[in-house]
Order: sequence, then structure tokens, then C-alpha cells
Amino acid sequence: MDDDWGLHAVVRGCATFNTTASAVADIPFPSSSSLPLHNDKNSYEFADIGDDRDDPFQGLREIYKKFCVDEQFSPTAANPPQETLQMPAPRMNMQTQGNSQFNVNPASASSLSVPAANCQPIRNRRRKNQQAKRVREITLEELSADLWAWRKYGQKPIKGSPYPRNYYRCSTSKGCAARKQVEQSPTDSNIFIVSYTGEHTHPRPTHRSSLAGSIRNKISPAATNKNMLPLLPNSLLSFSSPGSVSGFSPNTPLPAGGAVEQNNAAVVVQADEDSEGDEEDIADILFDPINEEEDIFTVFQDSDDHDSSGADGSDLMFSPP
DNA sequence: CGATTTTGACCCGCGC
DNA sequence: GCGCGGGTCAAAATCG
Repeated sequence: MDDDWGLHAVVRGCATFNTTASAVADIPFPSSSSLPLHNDKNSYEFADIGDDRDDPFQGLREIYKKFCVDEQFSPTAANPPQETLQMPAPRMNMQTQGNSQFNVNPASASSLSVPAANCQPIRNRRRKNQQAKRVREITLEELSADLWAWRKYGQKPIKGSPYPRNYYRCSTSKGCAARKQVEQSPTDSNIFIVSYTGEHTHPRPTHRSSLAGSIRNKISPAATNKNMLPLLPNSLLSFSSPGSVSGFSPNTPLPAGGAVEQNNAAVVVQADEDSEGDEEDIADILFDPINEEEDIFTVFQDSDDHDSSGADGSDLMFSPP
């Protein structure tokens, strides 16, 4: 029970689909086939999520996998009603244009400990539609289940929506490329649309830091005015890295890395109200189990590994040796 | 004092 | 080619 999450946790729901491509860029890439992602729950539980209990997203996962592997954007009818795939722009060119944060430097990619260092201070303007994006509609509670630490880096009014979209990036680890966007559903103020992109380059926190929510005001002033909802108190997002994170060793076998990436596909998953909704579960759900697909790499290579121009997180995902 | 938030500007992709 | 919309940057402000 987190009673302290009040607004604290509002944005912590992303624990999710970490480890993917972008992250991979900063991570040492284990042999592709070695992405069991079966670490203990404290770290990455991709596998976990993918295999255990009734996974409401199982179907989605399958579809997604297929999508990635086949490089086809053809969601099948098998899609559960609650899950929908938003296909990204047909164009999948993953290039790497000056994406500082995602520049994949083979050399740098060899160590998790140097992500930031290896990243050139180049502007990182990711292309739209090029990054794997997982979208999910969740409730405030679910949102609060996110154990990751997020730092807000932007907010923009979205056309057609009375609510602004907030941009967050993982602050647990400096080089972490995981990001999330949170906005309130225009149709249901109780629902939050959360989009995750990028992968975490570090283990997932097992619990919220004691500092969680202790930082800053509960409700950001900005959120209270400008017709913005006070729903995303940034404070919620900010909490220092929990033990698991701090204990993370650069030598740790690519946690997230294992991940793989989902690139270019946007997955819309409606929150499954039925799933056991405790925070942990939710967080787990948010993880991207699909990433276990090693074949995905192939996809990237095929798609355009050489276009040095355009890449966004996804691309970098890896530049195969 | 360090970390985070705020916010306007900048940049890029995309549609026309 | 142009303009719009969205995503990110980064300086300043704020908070604990």
C-alpha cells in the first residue's frame, strides 16, 4: 500500500517497457540470444511478465513480436479488443542523425557505465514515429504504480486535447533513454494516456525510494493553472533511485539491454482494469515482455541499419557488429 | 547546494 | 517549399 503516493506516484507507471532499443544503444549488447530477461523480479522481469499468470497483454505481445520479427505492420484480428496496435508511419527508416543520446557507439556500447560520457552533446531530435512507442491508458492509481524515477523535461499543449502532454525521462540513471509521455484523456479525465519510448538501461527499482514524493510540492503550480490539471505533479516522478538501482553494477549483464526493442510500432493498450491492480503488477505489465525477441535485431538491420541519417532511439538500437 | 520543474525556443517530421 | 504540430533542449526558477 502506498498511501504516500497520492500524487506522488502519478507518473510512476512506467516501469515499463524498458529496455529496448534506445537503451540498448548504451548497453553492452549481450549476444542476442542471451536475452533471457529472466532476472529476478527486482530487476527486469520481462520474461516474467511474459510468461506468468494470465497476462492480459499476452495477445498483444504475440502480435507485437510478430510484428517486429516479420517486419510487417499488420496487426491481426487476433488482437484482443482492448489491445490495439497503432502502426507507425510506414516508413521505418531508422537513421541516426545526430542523436546524441542515442548515438550508438560500438565502443561506448560496451559498457553501461559510460552512456552519458560517450554521448556527444549533440542535439537529439528524434524523429516522430520512429521510436517504439507503447501507449497505454491507465488510471491514476496505475500511473502511480510506476517505480521508476521520472524527471519532467517538457510539456506541450496538444492539439485537440484540453490537456497538455507532459514529457518525462527516466532520472534513475543518467544514461537511461527511457521516456514517457503522460496526458489526460480528453474523454475521460480519470484516464491517463501514457506513452513509453526508449529503454531503461538499468534495473528496475523494486520499490519506491523513501524519497519518493518527498521532493517538491505535491502539485506543481503550473499544473494548477493554465487550465492544466493538477494531475501530474512532477514531484511524483521524482524520487531517487531505489536500492536496486543503486546497487546496480555496470557490470551487471545488460539488464535492460536484453531488451530489445520495439521500434516504430506504437502499441496501444487499454488499461486492463481487471488485472490485479496492485502497483507491482501494474508495473510489471508495463514492462515490455516482447523485448525478449532477439530476432528483432534482424529487423533493424534489415530495415536500414546504414542510414546514418535518421535515427532515433530505435535505430540505434544497435548497430550490429 | 544539488536536483527537479518550468517554459519559451528550437528543431524536425510530415502533410499539403 | 511551406507551415503546422509535436518532441526536446536548456536557462532560470524553485524546492528540500
